[in-house]
Amino acid sequence: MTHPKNTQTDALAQIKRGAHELLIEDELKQKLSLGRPLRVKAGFDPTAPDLHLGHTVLLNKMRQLQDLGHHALFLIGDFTGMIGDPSGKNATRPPLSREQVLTNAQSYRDQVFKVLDPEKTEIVFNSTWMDKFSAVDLIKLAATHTVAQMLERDDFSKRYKGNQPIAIHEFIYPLVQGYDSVALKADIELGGTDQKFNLLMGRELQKHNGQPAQCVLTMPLLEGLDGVNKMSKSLGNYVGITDTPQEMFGKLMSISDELMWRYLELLSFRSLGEISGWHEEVIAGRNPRDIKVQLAQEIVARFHSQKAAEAALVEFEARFRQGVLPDDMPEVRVTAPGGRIVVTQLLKQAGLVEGTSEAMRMIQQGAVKLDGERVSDKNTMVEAGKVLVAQVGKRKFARVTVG
RNA sequence: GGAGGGGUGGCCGAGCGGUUAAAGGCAGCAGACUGUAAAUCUGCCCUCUUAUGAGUACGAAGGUUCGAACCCUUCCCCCUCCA
Repeated sequence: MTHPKNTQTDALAQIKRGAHELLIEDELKQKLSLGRPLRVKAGFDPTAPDLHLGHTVLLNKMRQLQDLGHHALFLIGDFTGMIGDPSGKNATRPPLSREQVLTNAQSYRDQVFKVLDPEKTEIVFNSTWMDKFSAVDLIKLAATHTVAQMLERDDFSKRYKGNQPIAIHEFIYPLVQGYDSVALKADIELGGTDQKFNLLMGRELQKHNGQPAQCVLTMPLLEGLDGVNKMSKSLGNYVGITDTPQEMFGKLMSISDELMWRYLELLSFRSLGEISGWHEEVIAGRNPRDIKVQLAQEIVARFHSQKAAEAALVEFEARFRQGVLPDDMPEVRVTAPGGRIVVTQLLKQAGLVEGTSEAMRMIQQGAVKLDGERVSDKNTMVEAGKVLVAQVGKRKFARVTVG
């Protein structure tokens, strides 16, 4: 982690590094000169406490602010979670129970403190103040903005122009998120670039309530493993921070060369100078894979340990360069009712394929191996009592006991 | 409230009475080639305890037909314009 420098200019430069946009720079300078820890707000969804590297872009920045002496407000949007950030896809969601919210919050703690400093982090829930909101309060809040203003939001305007439905309650989301800044007296709010509208809403509402407006710092959205869509769990293109060292390493090694630079920029703590040096080396002929190894190791070390990172590399090389089987494959037991079992069912029971149909397809395509032997006949039987290594494709393995 | 348009497989999008499990594209998966990269080529791509078989499927429910995603009725949902 970076160490705080005392001069304000340095602080500002650090804050801006990697950021997409800072609004308004002069205001931030002023806030920094107040000489007190600033209240740094960032909001998170109450569901899906499975953080991935995409989220850490923001968390890294938060941590950096903490290292500069500021106070982090980790906001869990359990009230706004009922609405779901407008995207057209998620309609109103059922409220989570108090217990679920607390469970999820704990899960956040477990994950987030791998990056954030617990001493300088306050976890807050927006239901704390929103549950006390009356219908009148809500109408007053809604009265602060016009439909035309709402339609300025990129997402809304796109849907409006594209004849896609926009539900009225979706307008409430940005309003409440903005109000959260009022409730928290936030000095600065962090968010993804897609959050700009909501973040600015916070400024508006703070001014409306006689508070100094928060500064807004947007961070770029990290592309997922596909290099195209933003990293998200639902798209399956993510690296979870609770992934095993092997998974993490493997996923990072599979990204495209182009994407690797992006990841280095947003996820690595290495200096920009070092990264651009690598870039030149690659142009001069160095194999980009070597750089990717550096990246993968740094990330694994951050969320696991240096040792785990080294082990992941060793295994990776063994597995893919020398074709050695992984030594951490899941052990599964499969039942053979008639004393023997067909491969298709074996694979299905072992969880290596989704269903019988997929098993058949995989066999047909030559993707299935039992103890290293390619299986070409889908009617191949395996006797009970056997223990063997089943493999589907290059990445799925299991040590199967037929019982 | 009135008029019109529309709801097809993960997404986009053809089909408008019978070789339609449903063209084509995208995404995805597998194989080859590699650096588990990209690009490229090939194949797969609803499900099923074992498949030249069965069952589901074109917003929902009924109906007309030997036969419907395609025709009719009702309902649900979305969009546009008018009020």
